[in-house]
Amino acid sequence: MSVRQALLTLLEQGPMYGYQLRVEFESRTGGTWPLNIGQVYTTLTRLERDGMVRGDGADAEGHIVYRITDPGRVEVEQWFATPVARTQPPRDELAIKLALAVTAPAVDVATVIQAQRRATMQALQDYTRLKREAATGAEDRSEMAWSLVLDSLVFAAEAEIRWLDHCEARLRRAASGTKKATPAPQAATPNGKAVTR
Amino acid sequence: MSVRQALLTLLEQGPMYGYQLRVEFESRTGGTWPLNIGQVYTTLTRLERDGMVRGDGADAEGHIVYRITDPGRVEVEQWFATPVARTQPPRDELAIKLALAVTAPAVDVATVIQAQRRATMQALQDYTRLKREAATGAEDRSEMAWSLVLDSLVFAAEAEIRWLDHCEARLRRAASGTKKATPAPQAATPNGKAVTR
DNA sequence: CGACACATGTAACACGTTACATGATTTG
DNA sequence: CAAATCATGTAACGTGTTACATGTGTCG
Repeated sequence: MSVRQALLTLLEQGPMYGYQLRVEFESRTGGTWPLNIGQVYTTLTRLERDGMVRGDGADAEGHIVYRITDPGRVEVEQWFATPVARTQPPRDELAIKLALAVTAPAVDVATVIQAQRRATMQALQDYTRLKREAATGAEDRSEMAWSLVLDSLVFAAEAEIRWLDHCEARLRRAASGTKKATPAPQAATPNGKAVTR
Repeated sequence: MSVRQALLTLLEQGPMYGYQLRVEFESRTGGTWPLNIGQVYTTLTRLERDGMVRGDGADAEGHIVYRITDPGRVEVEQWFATPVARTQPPRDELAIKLALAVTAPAVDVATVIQAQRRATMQALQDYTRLKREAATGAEDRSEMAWSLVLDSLVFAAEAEIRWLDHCEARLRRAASGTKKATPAPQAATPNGKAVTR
């Protein structure tokens, strides 16, 4: 649910046609999130249906140019005025994977963590290399945007590594604690949700 | 694409029926990502179609119990053996929003950043409160999972705040630099992708 | 008895990806 | 001329959400 607003925001800066919207979106995000061209057209169709844009007939070069409408401008304004809610964050595949791994007897959590850390550190290195290559100064606004996106990927990857380390430590502690103090403590189910199996 | 594997992983720990799967999933993730019951049934249908599970007829209580098959076990194994790829990370709404905000003349980026930081810090406080409340010791494996998920939310929120601060600083620097050296520099479009407007 | 949890589904819709079809223009 | 890029779409499918329909069991 962010492609819609992204296209609207681009259209607020001037009328554009579908293909152009994809190019602009990817230039601002450095191709981090490739935008499928098919989705651009279907989204434009929905936006037009909802009265957010108007697709005028062909322009001089024959392109179907879309313009934002007043309701569209309102939606953009509201999008920027509303912070991204963390009340229901998008499902995090890694967190789900580890959460299930610690409860699955057939899975060795330590191995999963190590493999993931290797992959994430590799990604981090790639980002760093990209930053070095793109460090021409970021004069352009579009380059500034792409640079900030890159930084966000770096921050997220670093947090992920920190979390993986943290998980490792907690699991080590829990393992040693279990062996010492609670060989088979018959854990209670305080909230009534029994571990049905 | 993680609900499918999550359900499979739960079924590897024993046969269950639809409703039960949702309860187990939510108990392990502490309700962080509520799992729609409708999706459970449709996913189970697809899993059965793909030969990953078999839905035996009703059990003693009349529940339609699903069992994992050998191909299903293989898929689980592969899921855990494969690190989550960061090559095409899920679209990050906040990063997209800020990337577009810095290129949109009609948007005040500083305001957007401040509003977001307030919201994220609020979420962080909520997480901390939840951690205190749930800090009974995490003896249960399911409580351990939920606790790790909570930590992952905390780490992500902290990274987000750090990134917001970082963006603010970079934008301040860019602004002061612009005012000094480039009052109206008629920015070039080096790659030929003109800022068509 | 009425509300609530348990339990299983279906339908409609939004969003997203992949693949296919089609044609114009540009460039080596 | 062949290949790549530009440009606009459609179809099929997977995934996810919301809402609706339907019935049982339990508990105050």
